[in-house]
Order: sequence, then C-alpha cells, then structure tokens
Amino acid sequence: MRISEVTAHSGVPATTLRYYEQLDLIRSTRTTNGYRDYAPEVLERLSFIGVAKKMDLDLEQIKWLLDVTETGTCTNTRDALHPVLTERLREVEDSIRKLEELRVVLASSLEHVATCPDSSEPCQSECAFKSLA
Amino acid sequence: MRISEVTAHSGVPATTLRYYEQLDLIRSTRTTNGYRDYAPEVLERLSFIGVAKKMDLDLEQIKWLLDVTETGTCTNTRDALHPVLTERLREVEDSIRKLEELRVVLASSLEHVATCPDSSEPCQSECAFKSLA
DNA sequence: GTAAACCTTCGAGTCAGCTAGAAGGTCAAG
DNA sequence: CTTGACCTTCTAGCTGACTCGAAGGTTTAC
Repeated sequence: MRISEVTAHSGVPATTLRYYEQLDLIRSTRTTNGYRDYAPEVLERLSFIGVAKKMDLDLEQIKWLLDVTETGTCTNTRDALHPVLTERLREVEDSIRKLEELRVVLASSLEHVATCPDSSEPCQSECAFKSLA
Repeated sequence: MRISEVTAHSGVPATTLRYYEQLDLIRSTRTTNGYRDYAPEVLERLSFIGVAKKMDLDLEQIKWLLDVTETGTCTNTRDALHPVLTERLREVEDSIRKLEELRVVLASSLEHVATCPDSSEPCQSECAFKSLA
C-alpha cells in the first residue's frame, strides 16, 4: 500500500505516518521510485497505537509494547502489558482523586464568591480566594 | 525587597518572577543600580497566582483576574471570578467523567490481559487489545 | 583587592505530538 | 506536453510554563 491508502484506511495523516516511522513505531519498505510501501499489517499496528493512545500511553511506551509484542510470545505480551496498564490505572485513579479534590474546592469557591458581600465600595483584594490561600 | 527575598518568601524561582513580570502578572520598580525592587504586596499576588494555578487556570486567565481585581471593586471581582470558576468547574467535571470511562476500560483490559490464554507458542498479535479495537 | 554572591538582559532550549511549508521527483490522464 | 495528484526530504513552527546559559555589572565580606 502507498501512504495515501494507509491514510484512507486508518485515518492517520501521512505526515503522522512519516513521523511514526521516524520514531520506529511503524515500518515500510520502498518501491523502486522511492515511495513508501506498507504491508497490510500496518493497519493493525495503527489500530493498536490508537487504542493505546486512548489510554493515554505515550508514544515511547507504545513503541516499547509494540517491540515486546513483536519479538515475543503471548506470554511476553501479557507480561509486558500488565504492569503498564496497572501503572496507568494507578495514574488515572490518582488524577481522578486530585480532580475530585479540585472539584470540591472549585464548588466551595463558587459558593464563597456568590455570597461575597456586595458593595459598590472598593474592597480588600483577593477576598474571593482568601479562604483558599 | 530584592528578587532573592521574594524567592525566599514565596518559593517562586527568580527566573519565574522575571517571566511573570514579562507577562505583566507582577510588577517591580528599580533601584538606582537597576535591580528589581518589589513591594510586599507581590507576595499576596504570588499567593493568588499559586491558588489559581492549583485550579488549573492558565496564566492568561490569571492575569485577567488580577487586572480586574486590581482595577475594580469587589462586585467586579465577584462578577469576574464567577464565570471563570464556573467554566473551570465544568471542565473539571468533564475530565472526571472521561477519566472514569478510561478507568473502566483500563480495568477491563487488565482483566482481559490477566485471563489471556497462556501459551509458549507465539500467538496472534494484539490479542490483549483485541476486545478494544 | 579580590572572591563570592548577587543582579541584569537576551536568546535559546525543554517537553510531546504533531503540523506546515519549501523545493523537488514521479506518474497517469487528456 | 502539460497539468495535477501524488510522493520525497528537510527544516521549522506550534502549545505553555518555564529553565538555562552566556556575558556582563554590582555589592559585600574578609
């Protein structure tokens, strides 16, 4: 397949495909005229990358997973995926906890701002955030 | 106060103070020798900035809030803060929802990976992510 | 008097994941 | 034969919030 066909099938822009190749996430051979030539398996790879990206894994982690998957057995893949996903799950749960805290602070700030004494006089600065400092 | 004193009291690095000044988040006068001279109020301002940053407001929003706070009355401050915090709350709640979804997907992926048939034979690639593609 | 500690500006570098543009080669249709 | 669609490489830019280094001036302590 030529690069435009891969784009058509995967939705991944040609520039991004070249970028991924630069990072060794995907590979291609060359035709006689120098054009990139992709094996159909690249589509599976791109789909894997897409899913992994949705899990907020970065490209370096994804490359690592692809490398292990490619060179290893299912056992290896499983052994590789498990800690990565576990770690990512921990991070996501962490983010959720922090955002929950932030949500509470924001909600109470809104409360504070809403009940802040109205006055046409200039008042002391930062009053809206005073309870949070 | 000189810049190092502000750093000592606030914990904000001197380079960052200069950067903030460049963005008009804080101000300073100059001594005869050209050194920056800070009024004590800068510490309140930095504390405000710190709190606002914890709420994931970006520096542009923070500058805007500081400007309104400085030039206006409490009413203005309140009127300014309310929509910003409301919007931020909406964003945070959005992020929480998305991360919750991701958490569920990650947990079920982990489940899938854990129960993936063990084999010393090489197996079909991407099996661990197959259910998610 | 000199060394250390402080201050200045300016420009560039960092992170990730692309994206865009220039300058040029290749190929199929009309 | 030329137009237009496709392909190539290379370089540079984008986002935000810093951070660092060079090259130099100032002040303080001994």
